[in-house]
Amino acid sequence: MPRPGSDLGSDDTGCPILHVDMDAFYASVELRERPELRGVPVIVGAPGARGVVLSATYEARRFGVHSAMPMTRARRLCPRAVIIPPSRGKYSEVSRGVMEIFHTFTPEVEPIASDEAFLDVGGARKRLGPPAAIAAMIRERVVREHGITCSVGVANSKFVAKLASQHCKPDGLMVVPADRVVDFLHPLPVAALWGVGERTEQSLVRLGIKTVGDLARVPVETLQRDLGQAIGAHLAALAWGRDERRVTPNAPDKSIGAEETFATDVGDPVKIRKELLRLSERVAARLREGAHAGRTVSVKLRRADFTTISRSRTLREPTDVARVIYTTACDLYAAADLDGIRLRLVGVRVENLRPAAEVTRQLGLGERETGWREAEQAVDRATRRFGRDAVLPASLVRPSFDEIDL
DNA sequence: TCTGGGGTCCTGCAACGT
DNA sequence: TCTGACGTTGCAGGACCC
Repeated sequence: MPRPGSDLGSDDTGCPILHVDMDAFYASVELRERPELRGVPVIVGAPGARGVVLSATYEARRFGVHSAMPMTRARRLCPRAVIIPPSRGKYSEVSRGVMEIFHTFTPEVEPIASDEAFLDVGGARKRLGPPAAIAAMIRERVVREHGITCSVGVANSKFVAKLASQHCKPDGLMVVPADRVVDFLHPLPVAALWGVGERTEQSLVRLGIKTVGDLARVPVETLQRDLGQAIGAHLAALAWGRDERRVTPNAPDKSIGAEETFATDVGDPVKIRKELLRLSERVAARLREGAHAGRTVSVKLRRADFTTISRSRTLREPTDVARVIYTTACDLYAAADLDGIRLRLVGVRVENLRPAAEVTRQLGLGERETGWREAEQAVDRATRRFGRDAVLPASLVRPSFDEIDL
């Protein structure tokens, strides 16, 4: 059956950008090991009361299930769906393998999630052929080597390539010729645009804007007045297919964080600080693993009613030390004056990242040196050798002293 | 209906230095 | 010395993405 938009033709001249997107990634990975579930609605998501859908097969989507939907709702919509708890390690492994395939075609690969990436194949044309042919080869190799399908959009910009891959899902390939971009874009609903979520869509609908074509006809000043300078200008450009963003491999990390939703809301400050410690340890380990240090520590605190506050503090020196992150996080929690308020989520994030090597050089000039950094690096070595829980702060070892009934 | 966890980016405001 | 304009930085909140 021809897909909508398939009458655009297949001229890929001037279309060096590919957007490759795995189809129902987590669910597809699970189905490789459980082929008996093919054709059955399958949902990947944490089975607990507070989980959301991470991925759903197209059979489940037919019942209205989609990712990010609360699991309770998904189960109600599709009671006979098979629920599979996520195993992230497995997905990372497949993701690495798929990204390696992309790199055999071009070094210009920009991963944007574990299951999708932009590729600029402009430089590979002589060696491998036109972009659409490269896209077909990539699709064939992903299926052959990993047993999952993907969809590929081919266009002259990132944003149109991305829309094209969404348009031809699942297991499709779509070229949007450079001279047909506007024909492709204008009939689409405005929510299809990258950057238009629920709120912005509501604002646009209030202005009588339903399609990308409607948006294109609105003066940019009007959009900027109603949506803000940056977003207004950005959407006005996208509506005419103008997107100058290049494919940028190796974009540096800007922040690293960790957060956790409690199984039930927690009001006890001792338990909350213990969680802050666990999260600080996790964040610091990831900072050191990536050779990063960061200057700004922020905490996120979500109350039982889902209202969220964040507090941050910028330190004099960048850090990758859990002890420093933890004490700052505790100060911020104390300053937020939430003692006894029940929280459903706490998070710790470190921003303003820079290479750790710069920081250690600065410390080497004789500034303060606490010894925590060396201690935590020793823990990193033990963890690499003996596993994740080999060494833990005493307060995180269960049962902790204050929980033992003496 | 009842909302995870990892991020990026934008906006508005206040404080501060020049 | 005081004051206003302006740019920068820090902070908080929120929208959005996968």
